[in-house]
Amino acid sequence: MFAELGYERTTIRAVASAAGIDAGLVMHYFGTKDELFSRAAKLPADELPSGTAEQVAEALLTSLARRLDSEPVASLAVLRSMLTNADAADRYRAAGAPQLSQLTAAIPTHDAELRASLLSAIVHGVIIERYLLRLSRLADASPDQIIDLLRPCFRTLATAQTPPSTDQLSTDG
Amino acid sequence: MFAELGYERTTIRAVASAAGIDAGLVMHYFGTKDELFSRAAKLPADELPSGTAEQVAEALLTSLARRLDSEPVASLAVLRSMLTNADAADRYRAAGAPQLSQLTAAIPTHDAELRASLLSAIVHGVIIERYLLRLSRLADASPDQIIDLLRPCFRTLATAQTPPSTDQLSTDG
DNA sequence: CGCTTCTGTCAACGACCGTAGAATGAGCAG
DNA sequence: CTGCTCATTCTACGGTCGTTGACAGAAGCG
Repeated sequence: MFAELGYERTTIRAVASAAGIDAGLVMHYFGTKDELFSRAAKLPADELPSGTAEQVAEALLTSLARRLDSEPVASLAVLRSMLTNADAADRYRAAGAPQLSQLTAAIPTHDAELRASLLSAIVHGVIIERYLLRLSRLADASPDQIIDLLRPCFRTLATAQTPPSTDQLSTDG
Repeated sequence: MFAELGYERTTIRAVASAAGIDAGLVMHYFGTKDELFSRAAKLPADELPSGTAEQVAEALLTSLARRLDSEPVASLAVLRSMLTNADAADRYRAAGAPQLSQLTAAIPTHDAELRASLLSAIVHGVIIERYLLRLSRLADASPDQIIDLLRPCFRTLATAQTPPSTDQLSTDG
């Protein structure tokens, strides 16, 4: 229910009723709505193998593919709630931190941290639109199709390569 | 307040008190909390010029740069609320639709719609992390720095080019 | 059997919510 | 002055929320 409705709109009474029990019983076992959320909502800390930037980018893609195939409901609960619940936001930051530093370590540029943050933003943007907003194109596409399209992005972001030169665009400053 | 707290946690009473007036007065002028939100929250429908895929990608980057410089609070209200409020979600979809179809039209591949959706997901992922979650690296970076890093991504997604060949990664299945 | 512990229900409290409507008062036309 | 309109406040209703604590039965144990 946290994944479906977010923190505020999920009520203890509704949780209890969905479980066929009394609201008091939920309180008895979890003590607090925050604690209930805390136990229901977990973001997986996917470990990235250390290696070259290309390898880490590919690993991130693989991790994304798995999540695009079936993101755990507990993660969706955090994602759904992170914009309106401080605890969920902290959880999101905390779960992203290790992956972020692993990414940063693998990227060989001075702006590695920013590049890593962008990669993380892309991953979560895609997941949010697929699962939470259910934008049709992203919700229907196969994980493989998505990560194949994202692969060049991830490569260039992780390795600091520039894509093949195209016709020069003249843009004013 | 909608941008800061989201729909549910923003109360009419708090809005009124912040304005130094009575809650009844807010009701008198807006009728309903939904109507108040409806009038406060607008997503700008940035028009993209029609043109080649490269040009449209560059225009999307320019639009992103402007939003990274100062995203209007009314947009943040929608973004903050879209995961927990159906109206905000609709608003998000509606505002994205024209840009999405403009992007789709400019991309010369059969999977144009998916590519356009990914571009949109990236844009919103970055904005969310910068403004709503305030991830430090993304919040501190200059818009130019961010769009310079994203440019190759946008190019390859919009033009279907593959980035320069790198050492072959052996990945199974 | 009695006693404790666990599982579970029930009713209620206090807080806060969106909302409604009556009351107040100022400004202005005649 | 009277009367009307509008801005604004006040009070309150009905509802929902998280949470509490009293209570009832079932289960295990001496």
